[in-house]
Amino acid sequence: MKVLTKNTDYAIRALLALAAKKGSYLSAKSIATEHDIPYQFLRRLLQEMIRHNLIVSKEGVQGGFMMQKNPDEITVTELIEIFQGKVQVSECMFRKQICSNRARCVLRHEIMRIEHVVQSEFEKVTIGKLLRDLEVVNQVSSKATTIN
Amino acid sequence: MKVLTKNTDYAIRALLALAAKKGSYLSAKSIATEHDIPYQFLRRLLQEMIRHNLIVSKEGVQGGFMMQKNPDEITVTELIEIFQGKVQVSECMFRKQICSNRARCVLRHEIMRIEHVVQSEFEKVTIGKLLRDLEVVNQVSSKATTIN
DNA sequence: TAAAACTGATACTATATTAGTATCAATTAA
DNA sequence: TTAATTGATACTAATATAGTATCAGTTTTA
Repeated sequence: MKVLTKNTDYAIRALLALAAKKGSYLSAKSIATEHDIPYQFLRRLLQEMIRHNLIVSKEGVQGGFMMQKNPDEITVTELIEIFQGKVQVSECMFRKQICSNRARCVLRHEIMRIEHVVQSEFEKVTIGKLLRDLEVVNQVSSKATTIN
Repeated sequence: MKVLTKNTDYAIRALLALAAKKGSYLSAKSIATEHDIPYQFLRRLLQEMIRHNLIVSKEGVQGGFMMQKNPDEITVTELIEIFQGKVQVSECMFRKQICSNRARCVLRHEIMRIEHVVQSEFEKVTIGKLLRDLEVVNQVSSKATTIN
């Protein structure tokens, strides 16, 4: 069971790249080569993110993509929903058995409870947070390199 | 994004049926018809559950399947792992970027933290618990029927 | 002892999702 | 005017999920 597909994975990486260069345009090509993401695949993901107002683009030479939405307000939940559809544990498992005559079903509630836990956990992780974590790691590793 | 696939969904239903009739054999056919599960599909799932020592079988006339493991010790996590593979958020996303020179990677840790939360939530849900919930619902709905 | 009701094992097909590629038109900076 | 870029969209490939079919072996029971 894989929770994040390549779409989401690549999208997160691309957003981290854009968030790091906030305010300037980065071309799809440069992101693709730097982060090992298949170029045409990435372009589609970027288009999708424009539609969701996460980023903006500029056509032509020196064009590219730029961060639009505040990275701290872009959650992994949102990205999962864009690229993998809304998190759902299962279409009401047990429907026939229990829910047929009763509107509500405790089992379904049990499952939905988990669904919400999962969602809220992913909501805590934003592009902004990931970016800061990333910067910390880079500092640590560059220090370590100096010592070696 | 669907967290439970049909495999797991059907397996849970079949286990609930078997747990409810603890100590006696139920045929694949009867489970399939009663719970609307494709017969041959179900048989494969049952075989798999035998391999994992959740249930046992008896061949021939009056044969079938019987609960083996304590329903309170069968977690949804276990079933997901059997039928959908181990829960993993992503194969180390960002590997190339960060983990290449450092053994550890905070981002990976962030992701793994969520992975563990998800797992532990599903671990709270056992076949035994679901069965008890189910019985409560049945009581409530039969009372309601009487009143009507 | 033979038939019927079962499971064991396994191969097969169909469908959906995920992953990746290709192409051409339009835009823009130099 | 050309080269570097995005916009849009159609296409293929690979993998995972879902479901079907078949035949051999076992056991109860008439």
